[in-house]
Amino acid sequence: MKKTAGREPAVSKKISEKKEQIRLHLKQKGFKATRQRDIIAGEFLRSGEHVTAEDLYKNISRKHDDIGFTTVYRTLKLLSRSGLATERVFADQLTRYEPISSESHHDHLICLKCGAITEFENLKMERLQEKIADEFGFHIVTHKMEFYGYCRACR
Amino acid sequence: MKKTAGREPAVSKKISEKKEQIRLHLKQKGFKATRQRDIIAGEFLRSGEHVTAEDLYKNISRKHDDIGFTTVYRTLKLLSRSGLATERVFADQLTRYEPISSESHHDHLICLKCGAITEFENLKMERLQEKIADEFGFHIVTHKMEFYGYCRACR
DNA sequence: CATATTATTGAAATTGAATTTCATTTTCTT
DNA sequence: AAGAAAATGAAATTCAATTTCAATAATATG
Ligand SMILES: [Mn+2]
Ligand SMILES: [Mn+2]
Ligand SMILES: [Zn+2]
Ligand SMILES: [Zn+2]
Repeated sequence: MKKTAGREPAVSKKISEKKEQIRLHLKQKGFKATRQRDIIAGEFLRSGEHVTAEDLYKNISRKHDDIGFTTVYRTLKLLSRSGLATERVFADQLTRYEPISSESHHDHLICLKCGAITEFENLKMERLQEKIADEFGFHIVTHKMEFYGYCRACR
Repeated sequence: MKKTAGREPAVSKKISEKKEQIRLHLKQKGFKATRQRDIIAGEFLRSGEHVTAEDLYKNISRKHDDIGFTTVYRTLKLLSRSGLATERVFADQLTRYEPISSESHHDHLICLKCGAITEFENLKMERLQEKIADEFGFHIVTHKMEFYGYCRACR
């Protein structure tokens, strides 16, 4: 008995909402809804975060050996353009994607030993950044802040 | 009359000190002092900051068409290993090098329109970063912080 | 439902920066 | 001066990212 009786878990709900958002974006831009896009978006939205196109491709191709890397790659780009994913490049220079969650902005702590990526959000920090930029007459559009070091488990 | 009579300007002094530092590093590691390394290091140390290997190669090859790109590339790596340069990768994903100045650490404001790179240092920020990391039991080794937006001239 | 139109797919090719290879040259040591 | 070891530079290689293109699938229209 694997099927969930009664109401769906919160995660599934969010995923269907997001899939709806993709469909809207596609229709609006004159693009098409395809089986591949559905599968890829579904797997991505439910996947662990910070995946590379390669990562996701490997996961998906286990079950769907007819879906090619290029389509996974292009779908991740599409999700980014649709406002459902962000591209991130950390020190290893690989492009990673993460679903955009309602909890908008966050930055990252990256462990040099185990590779764990921890997310954080700090309002004081964001304010201080604005203040610094102001001093230079600089208007911030985006920022990148990453800490590299050793996580609790690794140090 | 281009030659400076009397004492040398501060910049030149620093450069000769740095060149001495390279020579020490080379000898210590059993490496050799070459004409190319001398020219490349000299040009780099006196160059504008945040240059790519390609940038520096183009500058140098105007006067020295016998110095190849590979050697420029390798010398920048060598300078980095010797503690005289740092590698930086901004949003365009190109590896840039900057001389390490006595004023150690700084972060960057990068203009999305004109590409200007402004440096800043903020002690309060650094302290806050440590504080945030502490909350996660994380020990910071390095960090990356960049603001992307519009500089005073461009906005 | 058939067909036309247009976008999508996926394998393969291309790009471009970074890095390595290797034959030749240069430096440094005896 | 001769030998040992490292450096040089052109060319080759790597590898993720991106593009190309012929075949296929999705939608719109009648
Ligand atoms: Mn994240
Ligand atoms: Mn700098
Ligand atoms: Zn760790
Ligand atoms: Zn500007």
